[in-house]
Amino acid sequence: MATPVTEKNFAGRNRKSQSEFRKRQLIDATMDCIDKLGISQTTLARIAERAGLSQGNVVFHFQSKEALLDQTLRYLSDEYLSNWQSALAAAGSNPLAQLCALIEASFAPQICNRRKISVWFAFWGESRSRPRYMRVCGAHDKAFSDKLLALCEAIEAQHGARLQAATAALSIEGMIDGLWQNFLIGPPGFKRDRAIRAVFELFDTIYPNLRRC
Amino acid sequence: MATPVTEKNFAGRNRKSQSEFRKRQLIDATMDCIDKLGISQTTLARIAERAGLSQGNVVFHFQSKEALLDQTLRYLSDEYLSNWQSALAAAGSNPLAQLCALIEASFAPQICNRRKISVWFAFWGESRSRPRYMRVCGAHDKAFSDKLLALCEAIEAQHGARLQAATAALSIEGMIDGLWQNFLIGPPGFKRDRAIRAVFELFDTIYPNLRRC
DNA sequence: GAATTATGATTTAGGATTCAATAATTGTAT
DNA sequence: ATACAATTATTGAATCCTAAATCATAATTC
Repeated sequence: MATPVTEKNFAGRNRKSQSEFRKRQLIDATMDCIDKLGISQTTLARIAERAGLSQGNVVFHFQSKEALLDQTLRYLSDEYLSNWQSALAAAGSNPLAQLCALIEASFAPQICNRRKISVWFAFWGESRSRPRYMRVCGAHDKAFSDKLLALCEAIEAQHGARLQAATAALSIEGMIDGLWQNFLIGPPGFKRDRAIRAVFELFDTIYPNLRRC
Repeated sequence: MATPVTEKNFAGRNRKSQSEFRKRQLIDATMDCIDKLGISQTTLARIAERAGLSQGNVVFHFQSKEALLDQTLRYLSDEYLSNWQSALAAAGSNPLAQLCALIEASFAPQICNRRKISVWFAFWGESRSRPRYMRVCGAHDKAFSDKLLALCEAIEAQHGARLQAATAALSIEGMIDGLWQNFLIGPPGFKRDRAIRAVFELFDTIYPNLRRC
């Protein structure tokens, strides 16, 4: 915190990256606030304070609070998307390996932690009243669901399954989402490893004898 | 709305039930607001307007906005609790029937609809910042989880299972929670029947050949 | 020296809470 | 029953507070 502007500790050196750095910093502070204070008590003053900047500067970079919140959600959403998509790309072309990669990626520490999940829930809670939020959330979710369904269909076609693809996809995705919720409102001791293991046990039940990677 | 006090259209006749009626009415208006406007734009003025009462009257019945929100969450939570507990009581003593009842109850229209789910998410989004919310949410959730686990253990002991009880309970509960989320941010066409069917298909996969009720 | 980045005080709006005044209901004494 | 007091509901305006947005000003980078 309290990062003076004059110091040369920015990402790059030129102004464009300096501005990017500030925006990132403010988005981070916004997530901190939403997590710690809830969206109803997240104010520009508190965001500014947490970022160690002035209130006016926040408006300078984002024009309005509304825009800052939009960008924060977009940041979260992009991070989520690129997380599973890069995991998918790294997994090769085997549907089985891809599905495993997708499951594991869903619980990556970078995206699956109390702080980020708390922010997701805050936005979801507001989504009915703000179509823009809904659109952003809906888009990322649909891409993920579609991919998951395609993989379940491919695996079923190749190896068979105890559950038809549509239901398998629904149950796997549902379980992932439900476990995410556990991190936020479940018992404090709940760990990522436990979650991943549980989903893979479901996986093994749906697709028996397909050794997972 | 705009229900004049003088009319005799209250639940009972005496003041106690009149007061109860008003509180319920205001809690309802609060849920409407949270659903339609989000918790960050839910104000006493708007709640009062929606209920057809004056702003001062809201404070008279609930002392403060904070207390009103508390009571709203408690109302939701109680409704949720009594919903699954009465379904359980109606299902008899057979663990299998009880588990089926629990699953179906989770998607009862009274508690599983976009409006109520939206309000749940709003509170969950604020839960990190308000220990009181967390306690209320946590309590209801724990009772449900515990019961679910106990049932899975009983069924496993009696009939066997493809998934160990702890994981089975986690996956069933996870799937229920995840499907709830679908109603809020998933595709608009998602229906309760589809959700129930999906969970029962998972059920059949975990507990094969146990014809469901 | 011009454009950009930053500040903090000021303005403006809106929202929670308080309050005085009034109406309705209930309780009590006659 | 009837009048009268006490309690409970209800209102709308006043108050106090907080928060977003604006702006004049300054610092910095190029």
